[in-house]
This record gives sequence, structure tokens and C-alpha cells, in this order.
Amino acid sequence: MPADITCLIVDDHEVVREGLRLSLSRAPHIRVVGEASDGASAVALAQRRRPNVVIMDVRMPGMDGLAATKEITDTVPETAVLIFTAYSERSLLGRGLESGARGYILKEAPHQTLLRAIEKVAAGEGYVDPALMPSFLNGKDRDEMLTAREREILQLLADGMSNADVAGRLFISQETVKSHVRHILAKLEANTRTHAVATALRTAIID
Amino acid sequence: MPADITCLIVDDHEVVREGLRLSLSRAPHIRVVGEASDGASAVALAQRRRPNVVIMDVRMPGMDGLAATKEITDTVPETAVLIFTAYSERSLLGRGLESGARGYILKEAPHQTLLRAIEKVAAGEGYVDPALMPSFLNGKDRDEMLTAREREILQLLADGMSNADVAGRLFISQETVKSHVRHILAKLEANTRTHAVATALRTAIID
DNA sequence: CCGGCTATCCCCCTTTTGCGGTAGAGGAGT
DNA sequence: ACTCCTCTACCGCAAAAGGGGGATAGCCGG
Repeated sequence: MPADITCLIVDDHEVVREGLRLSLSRAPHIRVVGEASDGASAVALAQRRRPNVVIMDVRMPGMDGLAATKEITDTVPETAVLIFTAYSERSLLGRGLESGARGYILKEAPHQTLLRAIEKVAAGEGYVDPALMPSFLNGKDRDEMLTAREREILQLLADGMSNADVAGRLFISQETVKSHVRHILAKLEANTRTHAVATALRTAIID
Repeated sequence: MPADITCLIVDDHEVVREGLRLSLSRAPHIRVVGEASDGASAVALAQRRRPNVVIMDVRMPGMDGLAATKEITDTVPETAVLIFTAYSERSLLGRGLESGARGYILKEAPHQTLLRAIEKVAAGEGYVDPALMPSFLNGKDRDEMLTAREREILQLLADGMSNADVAGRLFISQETVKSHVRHILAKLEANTRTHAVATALRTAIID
């Protein structure tokens, strides 16, 4: 019989932390050892408590869940991070796993599924929500197709910058920006930069 | 001593419903009489159970929280709707109240605050989360400044349509569309349509 | 060592967008 | 009745964006 699984809850919404606490309290072998409502305190708490699993939201004020995940997996390697997020952020799966997360589960998952995912990642295995597998396998995991540079440019477009503005900001030629934009449009199957930015915001490729 | 407050929970995330159930179970005078995970079943349940209060999320698959709110306040006038949503959707406040909601509270609110809000709306009073009052009073409640037509056009822009496309869709002249777009840009303080769409998506003016 | 990916840059051309000003018709409120 | 707002529509012009074609250099993995 294994020891208890220690668990850290990270989410900026009080009500979600309550819900998680309630769900986890039903599993006798899981113990919640802390809660955080933003990335920075999540990292600090993880380093102090060294839990087996961190249940991590992505969208949070200040340091977001992906940055916090990278920080935690770098400094507390024995801790497994399970990303816990909404369906609309499904395209973060790729970057989530890149940043060191061991699992990825949706907020709409029933709690039995959540408990199984926690056990899996605590045992050193990976877990990906079944609802995400189709898009993952089809390579429709859209943000994976964008390079870091392209995401960076797309982010600036979302802030209303023209090609010239972006070129100035990144110290590159305007022609280069146009080139990147054309690639972004092709990859996101968008006709206009506006459409590309909307798609990216909707699937949380940028924010 | 008043009778119990009956309450319906509407949110598409299992974990949020759990959290609400837990929070509300701590208040002896509040009784949860139902749960729904989308707008349509929320309306059906409200009509059958006729609760004192509906705690309503906004973003949901299918019928959203605003449409459900309008439907409920139209058909079950004795029921008070309390909109319960995330900070990033703060600009929905105006439309929320328009659609008949009697209160508006943020998901990050501590549960005592939530309980107070429930009591207030059950008693026939209004409630607006204090965190939203500054933007409300300053008139920075951005989506209030956009007319219905402008929102409609902005929504189409977000789907990647050109002025000509929008004109065709709405059976109006392209010049008219340009006119609307200029007004939108001015109101949202955006330089480009892309910026306007990004702002609108970020503050949930459109989706 | 070579092929593929990435980032950079350049040309030309057409279409779209943004910005200025202007204005009538209809509705709501005072 | 009068005013304010909204939606509608037009003109012209300068800037920006989109689409096509290229090219070069670095870097990484087979």
C-alpha cells in the first residue's frame, strides 16, 4: 500500500479551489498540502512543500501556469505537474507538455477522471485528457505549428501593431514581418491578420 | 425568520459546481435545488423548480448565460439571476444587467461575499461586485459604448471578414460598414480592426 | 554532408483599410 | 417640436495589407 499522495492546488478562483478540495477530500489517499492563487506563490509553495503533484491552472494574473510549471519542474524535479484547464485552452497542450507538465486534464472532467489523472502522474506516468487526443493526433494542435518567432509577432499584431511597428520593435525589416505574417496566415488558415489574431486568442495561442 | 433560499447552480465546469455546492452547504438557510451545465437545461430547470436564485456562469457551450438569463427572467419573473463570472468578462456587466440579472459577482470573490450576494438578490435587492464599481462608474464599461449593430459587425470582423464580406452578409453598403468600423475603432481606442477585435475578445464583448 | 526548417530580406502588384468630411431617415426621449 | 442617437450612405486619398515570386544564411538531425 503506497503512502499518501501530497497535492498542491493552484487556481486563481476561490470556487475552483473549493471544488478541488472537496473532490480530493473524497479520496482518502490524497492529501492537499497547500493552495496558491497565482504562479509565483505556486512556485514558492512547491519548493517548500515538495508535493507529489501540483494541480495547475493556466490563466492566472501575474506569472501564468505555463511559466510556473517550467519553474517548478526545473527546481523541484520530483514534483509532477498536472495542468488543469478549460477546453478553450486546448491548444496549450503542446506548450504545456513542453514546459514540463506530466499531465493535461480539462476542467469539465468528472472527478473520478481527475483522481485517476492525479494517481497516474504521481506514479510517474503521463496523462492526457481523452477529449484532447483527436486534435493531438491529427496534428491539429494548432499552436504547435507556429514557431516562437511567429507567436511573438502574432502577439504584437493582437496589440494593434502594423507591420512597420512590429519591424521597429523587433529590429527587423518590414519585409521580414510581412513574410512571417504570410506564414502565420497560411498555418492558421486565416485570410486576414484579424482572423488569425481572433483564432489565436480563442484558442489561447496568445493572450 | 425567513424561509430557506432555494438555489440553482449553472456552470459548465464540474469543479465549479462542486465548489459552489460546498460553499453553499456551509450556509444552513440556502438549499441547492438543482444544477445545470448549459443554458438550455438551466432554463428548463428554472422553469420547473422555480428557485429563488440562479447562480449563472456566462461562458458555456450552446446557449450562453446571458441568453439563458433573459429567458429565465422573462418566463420565471420571481427568480433572481446572479451572474457569476471571471474578471476578464467584466465588460459583460452592462449586458448582464440588461438581460435581467439582478446581481453580478466575480468568481474570485470569497464565499462570504458570494453568500451575501445571494441573500441580497433573493431579497429583491441588486448586487454588483465592488471590484467592478470603478469601471462601471467611470463609464469604462467598454461594451456599453458599442451599439448592437457595432457588436454584430465586430463579431463578423473577428471571423476574418472584409468590409465587403460584411456588407454582403448584412445587406448594407460597404461604405456603411466602413462607417461602423470607424466608430468601433474610435470607441475602443484601437488603431486597427485587428486591435479592436483583440480588445473585444479579451474583454468578452464578442466571442 | 545534405535536406529541411527558420529567420532574414527584396521585388512587384492589387486589394483593403483607415481617415477626413458630409448628410438624410427614423426613433427615443425631453 | 426639437434634439440626440443610430443606421444608413457617399466621396476621395494615403497608407497598409495580402499575394506572388524570389534569395541567403544558420542550424539541426538524419
